[in-house]
Amino acid sequence: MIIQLDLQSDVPIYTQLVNQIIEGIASGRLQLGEPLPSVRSLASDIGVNLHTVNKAYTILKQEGYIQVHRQKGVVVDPVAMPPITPEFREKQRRELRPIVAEAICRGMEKEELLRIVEEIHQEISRKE
Amino acid sequence: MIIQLDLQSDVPIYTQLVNQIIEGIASGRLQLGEPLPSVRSLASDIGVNLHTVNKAYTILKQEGYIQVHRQKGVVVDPVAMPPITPEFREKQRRELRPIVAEAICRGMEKEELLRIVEEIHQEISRKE
Amino acid sequence: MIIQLDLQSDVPIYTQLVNQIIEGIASGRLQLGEPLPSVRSLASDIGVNLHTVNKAYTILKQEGYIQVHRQKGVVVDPVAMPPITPEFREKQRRELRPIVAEAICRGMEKEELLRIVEEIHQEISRKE
Amino acid sequence: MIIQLDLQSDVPIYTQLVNQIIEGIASGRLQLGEPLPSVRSLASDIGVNLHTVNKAYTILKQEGYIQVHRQKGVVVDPVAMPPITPEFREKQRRELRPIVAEAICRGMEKEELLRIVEEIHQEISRKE
DNA sequence: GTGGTCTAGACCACA
DNA sequence: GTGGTCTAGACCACG
Repeated sequence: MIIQLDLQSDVPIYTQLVNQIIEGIASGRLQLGEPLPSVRSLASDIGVNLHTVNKAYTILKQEGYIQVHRQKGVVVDPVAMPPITPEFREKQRRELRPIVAEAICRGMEKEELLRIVEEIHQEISRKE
Repeated sequence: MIIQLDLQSDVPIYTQLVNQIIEGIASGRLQLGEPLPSVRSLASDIGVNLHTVNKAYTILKQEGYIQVHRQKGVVVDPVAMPPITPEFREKQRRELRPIVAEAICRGMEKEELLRIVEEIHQEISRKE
Repeated sequence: MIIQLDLQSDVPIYTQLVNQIIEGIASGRLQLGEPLPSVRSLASDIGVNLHTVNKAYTILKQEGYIQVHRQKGVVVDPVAMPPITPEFREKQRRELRPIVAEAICRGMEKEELLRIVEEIHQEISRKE
Repeated sequence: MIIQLDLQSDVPIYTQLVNQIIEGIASGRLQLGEPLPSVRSLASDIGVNLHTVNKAYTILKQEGYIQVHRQKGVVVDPVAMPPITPEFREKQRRELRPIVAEAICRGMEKEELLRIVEEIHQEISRKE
């Protein structure tokens, strides 16, 4: 799996990593149970520090996306993804809210906004 | 207009301020040309540092939402909101992407996601 | 509040820190809403690295014991402690189980074990 | 005797092994003097590394739970279990302390905690 | 001055 | 060789 980082971005590297791995799972490029590269190898591959990758993995583990298996190393959770909890819905709305507000301000029609969300959804889904 | 801050949030206060003012404009509670409180008074009203309010206003000015006059004070841009530029579209997609990916991972149907976006859109729009 | 670390212990320093702060809260020496020392000052006080303290605070934050307030710094959660969730009960049993088993093996009577737990409970509670 | 391992747990496998064997003795499923499987066979049975089983057995031997004979193989100590030493009491208190503290923090009544310990005690004891 | 992030380098426990 | 822990030192965002 290819990781694309923007080192200039104000989004922390570990967050970019988390997002890309989640997108990898969403797109099906990373299957349930599939092994992920070790902290060290991924770190050297993408040219960041070991601890940065470690932090990303730690977050993914806590949120229930991956497991750290004592024998197989790091793997995508083989059973299932984290469920849609009330906390998740809240977080999702909190994140979407300013995006929607900004779109409204700039005069973007609701239909266009929905179309964009749908487009992104398909972009991610069709990447197999 | 009422500002609701979450001081425990990992979202910086100035960003929360920016978001809430943008939502205020989106909802119509803040009209084009309408005056905003001065840096000093807003800061004391909501109990945050002068710098924090200043930073929020500066960002809003740079993005074209408000104007800062030496004499008239701070007002919502009287003419128009910033347009939908290619840069805006890019930023918007960049922000939406991880949200959509996470929704897919957790098994949220595309229709439900779209419905949520639509709900948020209406929540913001119908506010007075 | 006095922190006692055992640098020779196989228990990680950040875990010892977490435990001692939790005990501080349990004993009432740390009140709800009370401020904790900054990462840096605590680190230099007890002679460990800043990151070690940071990790302890991060865990306490995630578990709901403390809050990182953008203005007041780090404080004990002013509202309440984390509740007794099913996950907590499970974890608690998982931790108690080997301790109880070992006590049985060595011939400790159930009554004595219960008395020891009760003693520890009072030791912690009466420290005000 | 059935061994249940959790390979995702943060508890080392050898520790899980030690705990389960001790619980086996505590429950009476493993009698004094009863033979245990060889390192090799146990390792292949439960699918872990030889070193892991070896480490578990070594610890159990050091603590006085089992004996390792060149010819007879591994057996539960035929004479007696290790006694209640001051060191054991200290270790036990050290382990119980953070568990009790956490229970207090979360508002668990002392009676409930004692009841849980008692329950676990009976769960282990009544197993055959 | 605070916490957050990142890097570099080291040692250890684990399997 | 893996992840886990700890240290040291640095820069930045925030208020």
